[in-house]
Amino acid sequence: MEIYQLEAFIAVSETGNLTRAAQMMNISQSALSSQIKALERELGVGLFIRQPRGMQLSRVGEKMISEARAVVQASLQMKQKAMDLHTRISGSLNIGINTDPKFLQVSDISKRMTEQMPGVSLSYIESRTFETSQMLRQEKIDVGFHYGRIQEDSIFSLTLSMVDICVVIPIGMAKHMEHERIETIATLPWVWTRHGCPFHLEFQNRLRGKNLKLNPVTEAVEENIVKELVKSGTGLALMRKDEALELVREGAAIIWNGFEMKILLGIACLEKRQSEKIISGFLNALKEKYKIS
Amino acid sequence: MEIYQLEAFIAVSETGNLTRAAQMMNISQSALSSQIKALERELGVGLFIRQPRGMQLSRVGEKMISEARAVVQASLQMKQKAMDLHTRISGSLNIGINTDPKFLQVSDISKRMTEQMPGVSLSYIESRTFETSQMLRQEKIDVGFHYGRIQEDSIFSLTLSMVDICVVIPIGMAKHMEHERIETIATLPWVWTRHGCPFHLEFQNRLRGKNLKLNPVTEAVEENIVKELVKSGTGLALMRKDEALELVREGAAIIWNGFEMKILLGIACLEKRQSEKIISGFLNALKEKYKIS
DNA sequence: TAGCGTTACGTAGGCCGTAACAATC
DNA sequence: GATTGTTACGGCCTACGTAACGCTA
Repeated sequence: MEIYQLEAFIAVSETGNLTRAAQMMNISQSALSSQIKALERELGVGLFIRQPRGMQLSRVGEKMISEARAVVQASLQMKQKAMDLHTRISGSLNIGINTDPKFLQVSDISKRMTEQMPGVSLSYIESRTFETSQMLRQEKIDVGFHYGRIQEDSIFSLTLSMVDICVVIPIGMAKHMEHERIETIATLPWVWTRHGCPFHLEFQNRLRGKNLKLNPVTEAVEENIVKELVKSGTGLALMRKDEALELVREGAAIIWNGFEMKILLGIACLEKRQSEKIISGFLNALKEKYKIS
Repeated sequence: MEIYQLEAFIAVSETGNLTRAAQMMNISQSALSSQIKALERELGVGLFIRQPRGMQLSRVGEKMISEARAVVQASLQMKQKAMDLHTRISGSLNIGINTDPKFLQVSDISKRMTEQMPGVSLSYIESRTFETSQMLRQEKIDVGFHYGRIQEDSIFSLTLSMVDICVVIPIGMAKHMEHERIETIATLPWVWTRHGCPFHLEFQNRLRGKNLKLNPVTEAVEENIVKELVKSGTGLALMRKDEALELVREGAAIIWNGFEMKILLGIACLEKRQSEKIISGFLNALKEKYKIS
């Protein structure tokens, strides 16, 4: 028993005529006849009385038609629900943020979204770049900020801007280091991260070109911790330039002149889910903010 | 979107595991995977999050699962209803009667049925033998008494007994007629029926063998009318022997000795519907009454 | 490596449409 | 003869199972 058979059942019961019902459903009379016959056979009851005039509901058929309608009705509701989940603009959106909320200007994003899609409630969830694609797939987040490119086919990503990255040297190690060659810099103690932070991946790529290896001393995952460790003179570190300049202003560190890097800031979502109204609305809001076509 | 896909959706959501769900449903993992994929594609939403552990409902899936359950639930109810209409012993039964209710002992039948199937309400509807099969097909009656054999494939019939039929001669025409030859009898005025009454069909068959034709004078459909017409001396008639004997007792007619005929009394229903509980129960009650194996 | 879901591919069942058929009015 | 539903038959789609694959822990 399948839904298409029940739809056939209903259509024939309404027209009382196999030919016209078949036209309505854009199939042949023959096919429709088979569908009805198969349904009757499976249920073990005669649904129609075949008369020269056409098909008339049997008494059993009259009792079954409401049940059939209930099934088809429920299936239509299910389809409708699926449509709603696509197109509705009320609901929630989990946003993965990979860095300082202040830097991402989260409050500005919230403001734009509450203007454009008032029904949507936003949640911000911490998501390191290397976790982003996994969290998207697991639907722990619906969209996620990230550094660098994401190569996976199943994930769509929009480039928002380029971020300057630089090397900071704690003030205690800074004497004459500002213009030092990289070979020396590499041997100094570094504050590092274990896992695929894009800053470090990219930096390592550049070092590998010169056959150099860093000397990591301390590991830290969170940016604020890195910042504190630099302040305390533990070691050199990679850092967004705006953060580095803060440290410079505080007199806690200097920026090494021998290195410059730009890394892209992007927003990602599942390829499949690009078309969902809430997600596409969010992406559009970011496009406006970052002035992307 | 079909019911088997929704059943797959539910099964996978419950096990959280495609392999086990496939085993439960006795299909291959591959087939089940395709079913889910097709459903997701048609609805345009991702129902599951594919994890190394297995299949976990997505947030959209969680919202859809109740709708899917509603559809499957409704379909099960429909199947159940079909079963009920087969097996239930409460409901109504329309019984076609082709002759005198007293002769059929309708009251005795009613008694047996109310004992054996208390929930069934019986309706008796007049149905001439020649109308019986049409009325069965149109479900105006569910079972019908009839004379003679019914040759149609779609109709099942049970022989109940053999009924004696004879020719009655009104007392006014009866002088020396009791032992008259058929050639003379045929020329007398007859009370006749226009349409296929099995008595007359069978009688005509016999006459045809002798190349004789009757002389019909008056037409009547209803047996009681025939009886009255015989009483009033209008003409000869075919009649059940028990009725004829009544007329003889009243001194209103005599029975012609030159003819004897037995015709079967049967009960018919649609071949398809033999297995329905109410109908088979009714047939069994009649089998007991008429002592048929 | 073990367990999971996905993909590839050949097969087979069944659903479809055309057309001939049967039945009724 | 017109209109109805049924049956026969051939084509094609698609759902299926087997098996190889990719992924993650």
